[in-house]
Amino acid sequence: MNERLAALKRMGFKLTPQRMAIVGYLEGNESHPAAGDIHRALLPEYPTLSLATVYNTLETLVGAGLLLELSVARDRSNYDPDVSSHSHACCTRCGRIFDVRDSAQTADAGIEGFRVTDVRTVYYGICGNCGSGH
Amino acid sequence: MNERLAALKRMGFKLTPQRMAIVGYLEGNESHPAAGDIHRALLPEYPTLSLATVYNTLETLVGAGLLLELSVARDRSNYDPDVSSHSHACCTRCGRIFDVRDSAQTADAGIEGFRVTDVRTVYYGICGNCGSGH
DNA sequence: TATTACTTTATAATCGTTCTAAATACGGAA
DNA sequence: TTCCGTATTTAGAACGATTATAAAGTAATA
Ligand SMILES: [Mn+2]
Ligand SMILES: [Mn+2]
Ligand SMILES: [Zn+2]
Ligand SMILES: [Zn+2]
Repeated sequence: MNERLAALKRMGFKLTPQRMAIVGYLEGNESHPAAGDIHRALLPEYPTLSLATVYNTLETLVGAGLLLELSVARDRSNYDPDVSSHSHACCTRCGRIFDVRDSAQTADAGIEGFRVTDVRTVYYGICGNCGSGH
Repeated sequence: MNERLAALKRMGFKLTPQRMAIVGYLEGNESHPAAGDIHRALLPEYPTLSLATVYNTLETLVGAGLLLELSVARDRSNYDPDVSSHSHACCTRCGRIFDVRDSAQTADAGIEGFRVTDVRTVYYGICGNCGSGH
């Protein structure tokens, strides 16, 4: 069984078809989809899948530490099944989000009276597809 | 005259009372306010100030390079009149955003086929106010 | 198979942001 | 100083993402 599903089951969550579909869609997905992307992708096979269920499942997964929520785009959250430490590059023209495996700065930057739990770095710029003709 | 206002004038923008008020409010402001914060703060003195005008002015200032738009919070943009290179720490409990003067990583991380124009790092965690009793 | 708490669903509500079109007023020209 | 053209402001509607609601459905246990 899928690792993430097993973890959900272990935590007492029910394994519904909707959750299995969403987790299956996320498995190995490197596109950093938004909630709407996931819903749109699964709708053909699950015509009654509610957008609320997508949001609920994503919230459950994030809460369980099985999924990362990214604040890279100004207007929506993107989700990342790769919970290992890495950064992202976001193309300001097409909006695509790419993985960047840099020397993860786990250093807490020594901020006075602030307990760092997470460091997020985003590189904004123009991706190969968008910058070719310029 | 205010440096930012002078720059706006130089670029051919009209110096309206609304723009002067908004620029004045931002001057030296280290709280990283959102559009709604700015509108709320100025409304008592400018009762007819439209939220649309706040958004329009912020867009103008960002476009002119006189203001930074931050994607730190999940659900809103925050604005920073300090356009010098620095990072931010965001308290996940109270939402406050603090400046972090770290060794600015202008390194473009050498991402294959990606032209980096901006690097943004955010430290998420618990601030002094929120973490005292724990 | 019966039970029940958890889950899903459709829908409405909320919230930040953007759009629209009419009214206003800045700032250069006369 | 007044006039004018156009940039700007305004109120309100529209929009898109997300969250809340309450009724209906179902996974998991005994
Ligand atoms: Mn990633
Ligand atoms: Mn700052
Ligand atoms: Zn691109
Ligand atoms: Zn705090």
